[in-house]
Amino acid sequence: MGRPTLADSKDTRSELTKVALEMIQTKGYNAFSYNDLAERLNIRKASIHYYFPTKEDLGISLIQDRLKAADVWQKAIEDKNLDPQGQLQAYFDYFAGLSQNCTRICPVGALSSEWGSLPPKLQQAVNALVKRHQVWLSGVLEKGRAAGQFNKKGAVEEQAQFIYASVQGALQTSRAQNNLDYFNQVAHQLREALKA
Amino acid sequence: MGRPTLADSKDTRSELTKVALEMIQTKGYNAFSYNDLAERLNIRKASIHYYFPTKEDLGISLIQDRLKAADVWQKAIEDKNLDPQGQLQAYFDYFAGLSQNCTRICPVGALSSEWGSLPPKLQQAVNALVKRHQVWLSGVLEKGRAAGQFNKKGAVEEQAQFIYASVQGALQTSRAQNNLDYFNQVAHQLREALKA
DNA sequence: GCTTGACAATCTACCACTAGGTAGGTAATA
DNA sequence: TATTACCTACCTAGTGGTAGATTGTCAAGC
Repeated sequence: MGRPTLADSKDTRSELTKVALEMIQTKGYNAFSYNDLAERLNIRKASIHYYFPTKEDLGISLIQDRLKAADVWQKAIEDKNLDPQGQLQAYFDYFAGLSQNCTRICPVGALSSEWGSLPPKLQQAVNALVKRHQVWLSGVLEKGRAAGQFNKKGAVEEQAQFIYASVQGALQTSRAQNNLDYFNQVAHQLREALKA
Repeated sequence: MGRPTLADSKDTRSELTKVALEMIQTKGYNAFSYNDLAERLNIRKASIHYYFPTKEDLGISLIQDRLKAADVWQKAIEDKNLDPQGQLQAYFDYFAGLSQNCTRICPVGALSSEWGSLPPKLQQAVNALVKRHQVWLSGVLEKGRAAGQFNKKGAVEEQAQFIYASVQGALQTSRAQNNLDYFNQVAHQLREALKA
């Protein structure tokens, strides 16, 4: 049926990315198929291959989108002129929102857990996104020290790793424990750990 | 070919559990098949159904084994008469060893990440195992306070969650970053956080 | 203004392969 | 002789992926 009839959905490609992302967050990379996506968008699965020739392409494109989204988010945070503590809190809030009542986890955490089954290029993309997060966190910690908000000694890079790992684990475990408070409690512990 | 010929392998069932566990740790629950297991053990896949009628049964049995293993481990630690700090370190060491040079993660973390694709009974089993870990950690923290080793204030249960989440996240991220030190650095941060 | 043709986005129909799972047979052991 | 631990052979339902037709849209040429 030719061109998009223009009324259906604004953008099949971005709808696909959106639904695929959701499925990775809820079920994992290996637990959804092109058929699942097709049914959700009410299209035939061959159409998905038009946008993403292989599932690997889809996965990589999806992660690259997250990279761009991280850029946008970081710039938006910059514009809010929050102090470092506020920026860290914004980071926690972002992940708390992403959790959607313990139904979803971070897509990067999901993919990391299935590491051995991921194609190398997808692994690379995930690796890069993790690094980006940690670099940003390191920057926030650095500024927070200068401002006297984080007094914990030691390499900021290692503290950034600490934050990142804890956030990922907290999202996953809060879902497995079906405990809405779990994530916030871990975030609280992290704040405390960085102060003193 | 009838009975085990008694010379092949000691115990097909436990070999199956062992290999399945390894595959969950390296690739995830949805990324291995009965065929994969069959090839590794050099048997036909129908034979696997003799021991584990469904993949769900296999998963559950596997997690219950981990529960028993946790029991054994905890009792062994008890017998070593370590102080609470030493016990916590033993906990970290256990997971550091399990990582196998950044090739494996905790099977519980792997399953937690694929949560939405797991059958409910398997979810239950995972949930119970997570709880067991956290209860044990809470106990160690309690004793550590009495001994003046952990001076951080707050509910021990929340600190136990903190430790558990961080350990899980650290294992996953260390693999995704291919960084052998990652886990130990996070463990170090945790120790520090609990002291003061 | 109408025709034409290129292109974008979708479709139907298929492929080879793998998934988990079942039925029923067979051989060694206790 | 019953049971245990395997086997061969098969089933159905999917998997990711491909080939090639189809059709709405738009821009250029007449």
